[in-house]
Amino acid sequence: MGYACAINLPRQQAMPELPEVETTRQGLAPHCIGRRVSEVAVHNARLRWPVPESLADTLTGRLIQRIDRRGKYLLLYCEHEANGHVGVLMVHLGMSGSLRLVEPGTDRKTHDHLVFSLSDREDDLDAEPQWELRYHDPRRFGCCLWLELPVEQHPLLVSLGPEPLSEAFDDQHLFRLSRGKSAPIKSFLMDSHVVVGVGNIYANEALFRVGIHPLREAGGISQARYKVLSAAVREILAQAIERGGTTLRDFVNGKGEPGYFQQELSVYGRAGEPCVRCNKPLTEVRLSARSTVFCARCQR
DNA sequence: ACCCCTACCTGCTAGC
DNA sequence: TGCTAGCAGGTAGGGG
Repeated sequence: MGYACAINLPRQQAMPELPEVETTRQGLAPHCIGRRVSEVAVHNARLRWPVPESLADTLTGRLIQRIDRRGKYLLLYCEHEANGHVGVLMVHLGMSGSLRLVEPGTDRKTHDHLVFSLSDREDDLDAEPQWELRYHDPRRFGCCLWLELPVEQHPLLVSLGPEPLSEAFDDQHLFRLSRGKSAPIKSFLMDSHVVVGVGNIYANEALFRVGIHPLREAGGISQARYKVLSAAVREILAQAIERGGTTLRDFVNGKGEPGYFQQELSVYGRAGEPCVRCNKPLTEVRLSARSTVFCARCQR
């Protein structure tokens, strides 16, 4: 049997990978859609980019229409009730961010930087909120911005690669984009212009699963190997979403474990420990200052 | 054009 | 016990 490797990870903030962001989207949607933002409190605007000073004015009174995800960006479509104008609240959770729904009046924790009070759409603006949506982010690597439609034209979104769970992400895409590239396959896989949402954990795991050495040149990998690799990325992410969704279903006041804690990690966080396949101690190298763990025997 | 490095930031841990 | 240095990493943007 495999290892339950979550216990080997250092005790630190859970990194929001794509499965966590998708789980957040799915958890928030049923409680937020159709509600009105009755109040916005910005306690600390100094995120990766400053929270716009006008955010509270812009957002207050709007109805949340729907919540989308693009890569690790959450997109909350918000309609102005009076004039029908639709804009988008774009949230990134960075390294340590989270969005939680809590009951109004709940003590605000350290690093709860933004508080959105949500009320029923029938209520007037002075009515008691039903929920508070709180943005929490100790390291403040995340962001919270206001976008005008169409959001695809926004500089942060315009050059993103395909979604890893979409049909556009396949062997042909990876093979074509990689030709002539000398960058290591792991760097290539983590490049958001190539595919969005593949962070360090899943890049390590996917490469181990398909037996590709993380330092191998992306441009020298065959289309056949890219077929296996794209399938592995898709499967691992889908499984993490499924498992994360199970524990995070109750998102209100929720404190679930992120998807990768529910998943057996074969290499990430296991440097020096035996390979789950061949028992050889796993190797760790730095690649662009990122921990890169692999089996020097199984991955070629 | 491509690739690599840096900056941003705080919490945790190891080592003194 | 208390301090500090080192490490963790998503992402955009700059330098080579």
